[in-house]
Amino acid sequence: MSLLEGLNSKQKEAVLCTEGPLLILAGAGSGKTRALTHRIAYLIKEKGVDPWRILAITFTNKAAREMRERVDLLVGEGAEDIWVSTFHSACVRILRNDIEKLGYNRYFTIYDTDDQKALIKECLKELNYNEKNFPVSGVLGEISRQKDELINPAEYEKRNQGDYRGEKYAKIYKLYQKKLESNNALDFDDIILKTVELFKFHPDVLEYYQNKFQYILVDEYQDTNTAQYKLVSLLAAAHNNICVVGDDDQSIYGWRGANIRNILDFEKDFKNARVVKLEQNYRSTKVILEAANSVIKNNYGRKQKNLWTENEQGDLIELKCCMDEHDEAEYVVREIDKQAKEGRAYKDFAVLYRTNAQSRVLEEHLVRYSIPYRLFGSIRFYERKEIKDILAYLRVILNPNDDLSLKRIINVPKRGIGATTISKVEEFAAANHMNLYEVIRDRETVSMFGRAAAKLKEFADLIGTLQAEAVQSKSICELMEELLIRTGYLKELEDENTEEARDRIQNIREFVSKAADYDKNAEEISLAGFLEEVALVADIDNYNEGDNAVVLMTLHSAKGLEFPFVFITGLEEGLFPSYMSIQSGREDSIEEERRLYYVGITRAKKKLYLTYANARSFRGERVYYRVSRFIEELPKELIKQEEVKKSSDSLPEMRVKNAIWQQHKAYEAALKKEIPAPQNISLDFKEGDLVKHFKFGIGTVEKISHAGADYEVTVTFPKYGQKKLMAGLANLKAVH
DNA sequence: CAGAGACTCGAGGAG
DNA sequence: CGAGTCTCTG
Repeated sequence: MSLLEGLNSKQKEAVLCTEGPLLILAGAGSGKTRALTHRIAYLIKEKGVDPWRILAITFTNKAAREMRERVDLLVGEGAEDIWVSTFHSACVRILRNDIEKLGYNRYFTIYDTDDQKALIKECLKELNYNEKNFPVSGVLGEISRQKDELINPAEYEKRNQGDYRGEKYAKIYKLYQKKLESNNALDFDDIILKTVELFKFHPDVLEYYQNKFQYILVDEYQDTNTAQYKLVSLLAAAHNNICVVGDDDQSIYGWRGANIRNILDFEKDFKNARVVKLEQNYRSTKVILEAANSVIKNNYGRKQKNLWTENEQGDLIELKCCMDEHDEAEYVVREIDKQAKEGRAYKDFAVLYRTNAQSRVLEEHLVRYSIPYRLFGSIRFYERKEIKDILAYLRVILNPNDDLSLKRIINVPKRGIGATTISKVEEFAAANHMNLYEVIRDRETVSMFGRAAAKLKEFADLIGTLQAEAVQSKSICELMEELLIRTGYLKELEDENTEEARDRIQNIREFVSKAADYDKNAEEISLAGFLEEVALVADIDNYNEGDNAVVLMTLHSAKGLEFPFVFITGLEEGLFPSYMSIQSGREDSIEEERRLYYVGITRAKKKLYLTYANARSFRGERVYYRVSRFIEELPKELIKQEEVKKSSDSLPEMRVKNAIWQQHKAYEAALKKEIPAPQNISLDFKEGDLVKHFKFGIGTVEKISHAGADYEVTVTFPKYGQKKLMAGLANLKAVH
């Protein structure tokens, strides 16, 4: 029984218990991947299960790749037939086969967040709703939440009847969905939602997959949302062999619909479920683990779990108070530099933060010290303008119904098709229930656009040519080279000859080489396959443990990873926990922040560093913060504070007090409204009085209002009319 | 129609 | 501070 060798008794239990529902509660660093891979190997090798009858769902493509590799090592050949993928890739694979049953065609486009926002803007414009009252990101969030909960536009409308705002939201949601359909496009949420719909309305399809997948495994179960839960339960209903792995203490995606109840209620949802707890930690030192345990016990409603380890005690946690973000970055980088000089590898260090915006200063300092680093998560490669442009061409080639992408490139590079022309074409298309490409492709309809007709026709021909090219070319790489030439995209950039343009060309080159990689590795080369891969790849999927570089990423991205040395930076009230979670006033949203903290702490194997700054730049100005409550939740005896320097020593107490962003805003507003102007400006006149100005002469004071540290005085002068003057500058004298 | 410059407003986390 | 939008001019 070599497969059970080296596993602890709980892990063995998780491997052997193959039939029926099983919940593996796996604490951080408890060897769950090991248990999972051995379980799969056991199914194949010992139980004779066909690999293609196993579905394993992971959180990232990277995890999927690793799982497949490790199973391959255990069973020899055969792992390639297991479906190991993320929820999204699995669903896209299913939809490619049967989405026609739902009225889409199989060449559908997958829209990213930017595309979604653009589409919502169109909806708002069409419905004549103000972006002020309906902020795009808010609308997007609302729609996304509905989709995560499997609520379609009709249902949403029903639920919001009589609610003024709700009814408007319903209208937007409805139109948004209609547009997606007419563009033959799915957003991320649709990928899951449409698969569930497919299963619901076409039981034959469901039955096929139910029969196929005899064993189902879901990793990171605490982060599944309602739609994903539904999907899994539908698939598992036939064989009931469902094994989920998760840790309720690491549930950090509530904001994108993850439903922590899924894991808490597993035993209720699946009758006769067994539960195995993996509580021995193999990753961290006792100090780190104790810190993690003390932090997380401040949360309520958890599944009881107690992580322990046989590892060494380890170093104390290093806590450092910094002046500002530069000081903080300097400390972090200097510490890394010091250790690197002692022979420690760069890749042993991870610097984690709450928000992506924090990465820039860290980068600056790493560059200054010539320390190699890998930054994850800021702007995704595929979100760059030039890449999205090329992508838009590829999307239109494959799916000419994609009006959104077509509009993006119809005049890129410039070919004299302006906004007016485009809206005319759009109008015509809408009136005749046509897609834009249909309108411009048809000789008869296109000729109605006067002078612009020739240019539109030329563009339609270009797309036509590229489509033919796509059919002929053997590789995506080849198609892309052709596209770059024929569209003139490359030439335009070359002619520009600026630093920025060269940068863009560089990015495009990288994109082409990614296509070449795809050509080389794909089982079957297809444009659809390439676009799908691009749409579903996560930044973190490109993380390569081999690169000797310091890792910079958000706490969210760090989930599932481990590093010998971990820095958690920006431990300030309002930053971590975020001010959004504080001001929401809901305890569960602070608890989610705490879980995120827990995730961060448990990434560390050997040593943990915590830092916070008294001040930080925000929107170009200095904002003052108070130390995070999360620091106080750590037992004092685990901490070693560097240079015990009272945080408030160097700063007036009053400034430190106004810590969180929200308060800062209120403070700003108060400055403007109530706080009297500084003593050095005092006015000896009031509204209605006469004043004298050195140039405008004598006038009547209409209004006096506060403007920051000064007064704004509105005065009407007989000769010059009404003027708004700053009292501090205008030197107004009262006339008695 | 295109480009430059002024202007406003707003920041969380991710596939 | 910086992205995105608006407005003006050639």
